[in-house]
Amino acid sequence: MSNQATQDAVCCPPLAERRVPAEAAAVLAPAFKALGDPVRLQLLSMIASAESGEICVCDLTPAFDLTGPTISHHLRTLREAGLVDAERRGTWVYYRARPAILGQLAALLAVAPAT
Amino acid sequence: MSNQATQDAVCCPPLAERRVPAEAAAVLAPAFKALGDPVRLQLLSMIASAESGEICVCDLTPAFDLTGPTISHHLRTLREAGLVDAERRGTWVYYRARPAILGQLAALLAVAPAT
DNA sequence: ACGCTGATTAGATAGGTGTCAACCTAGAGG
DNA sequence: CCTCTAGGTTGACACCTATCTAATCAGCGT
Repeated sequence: MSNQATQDAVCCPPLAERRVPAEAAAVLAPAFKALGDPVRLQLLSMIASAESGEICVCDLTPAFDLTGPTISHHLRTLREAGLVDAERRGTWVYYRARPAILGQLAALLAVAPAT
Repeated sequence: MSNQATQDAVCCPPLAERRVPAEAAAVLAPAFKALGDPVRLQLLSMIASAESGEICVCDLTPAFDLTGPTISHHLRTLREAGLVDAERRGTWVYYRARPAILGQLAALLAVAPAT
């Protein structure tokens, strides 16, 4: 819930370069946790790869054999992990990715530093 | 348990470039899930950043306020996710990271494709 | 104001997860 | 063979989570 704020502060020392301190781990783990579900991984991918940079929930829901509320729940998890943003426009709600955080996570996992 | 095998097959189309198919998501999500715990994130970091490329469990356990079995359980999770390898040498057990998988996950999250 | 459609929230439930204490296994060394 | 130490396994417990149905909220058109 308050992750979204805190996360931006932590930054990108590759995990294999020096030990991730407990505080950073506590902040970063929830983001990975949010990615740790196949449905959410696909949702995030659909959102992040949307041509216009955003995608309507109404385009996400029918892509799964799950009920609306369940998709909504997963989207909320992604939101609370700070991975996506939602905006209501009229009847529909649009989601867009937060590339900064994705980049941070990628940097954390990077095996060969960008030297 | 059989992840370790399957994972090597899947590869690295950045999540934001094209939609991650359900099958790939099902294979990759468990790896992220394994990273979704602060203790495991730190464990992996300690293992991956070990100078000699490997580290003894006896050096990992005292770094946390957790019992041996709990650390053992987390290490097993990391092992089953294919993120680390364990080898017993005499009395001690050494863990080392599997950089290939880390790289794969990093590539998946990469926001700007390596074009 | 009413009803329709899209999306979220609430409540319920089955199954998963983190942790510990207790126990077991594998080597090393007498 | 016995014992000591390092790790792992088991079983139990509290908590969290993925999913559903039912109810609720938010706009749009009549």
